[in-house]
Amino acid sequence: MKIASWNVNSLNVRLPHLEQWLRDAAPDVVGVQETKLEDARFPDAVLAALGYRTVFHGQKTYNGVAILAHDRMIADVQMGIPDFHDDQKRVVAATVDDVRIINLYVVNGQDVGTEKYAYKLRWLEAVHDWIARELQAHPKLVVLGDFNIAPDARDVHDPAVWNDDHILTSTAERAALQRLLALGLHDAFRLHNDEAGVFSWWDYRQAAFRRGMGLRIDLTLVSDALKPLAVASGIDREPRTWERPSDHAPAWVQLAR
DNA sequence: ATGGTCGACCCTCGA
Repeated sequence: MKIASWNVNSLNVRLPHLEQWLRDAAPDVVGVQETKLEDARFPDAVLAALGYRTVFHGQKTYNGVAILAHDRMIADVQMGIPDFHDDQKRVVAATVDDVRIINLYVVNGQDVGTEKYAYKLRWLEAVHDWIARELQAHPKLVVLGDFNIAPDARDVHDPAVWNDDHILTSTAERAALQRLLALGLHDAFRLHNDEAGVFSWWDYRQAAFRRGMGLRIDLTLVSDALKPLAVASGIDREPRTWERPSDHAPAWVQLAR
C-alpha cells in the first residue's frame, strides 16, 4: 500500500499534473493539500475515472484538503480537528482498509512572533491532543501532509538561514513536531534515508529549485504499529520539473501488506 | 536591494 502526500497549490491549475502523477506513481492513497476549491467544484468525477474515490474538505482561494483512495472504500471521514473551531479547511481524516489516514495542511505561520505564528502553535497543540486520542482508537495510523516544519538541519539547504529563529525551523515549531512524534509516530523518510539535502519544497522565487534551495517540509508519519511494515519511502522530485509546477513535490511511504 | 514568483482575484494578500 503506497501512501503519499502532495501539496498541489491549487487543484484547479494542477489537476493535469495530479492525473499524470497518479498514472506514473500509482499510489493507493494520496493526501492532497491546498486544493483552493469549494467542495462543489472538486473534480471527483475526473479522479473517479482513474479509479480513485475521494473525500474533500475545501474552501475558495485558501487551504483545502482531500484524500484519494484507489479501488478502496473510504470510511469514518472526519473534517477538521474535533472540538477545535477553525474556519480554515486544513484537516481531513478517514479510514482506508484498516489504516487510519490523517491529512494535515499545517498553518504556515508567516514569521516568528506574528499572530499567524501564534495560531500555528495553538493549532499544532490541538492536533497533538487529537492525534493522541486517534492513536488509542486506531493503532495503525498514518499522519501525512504539508507540515510547514523542517525537522532538522539535514532538511534545509542553508542551516544558517533556516535557524532556530526562522519560520518553518524555529525552536517552538520543531518542538511541536517532536511532541507529535513522541506520541509514537515516526518520520517514514528517515527510516530509510539519513542523507541531508533531500527536499520536498522549493520557493518559486530566486530560481530556488534550479539552485537546490529547498526544504523537506512534506512528511509521512507512521505509527509504532505500522513502522515494521514501512518498507520504502521517498520524495518524487519529477513533478517539480514539469511545466507550471506546484512548489511542492510528492512524499510517499510504502507499507508492506 | 527587505525584492525575487506564483495563485486567486480585482489590487493586494498569502505562501
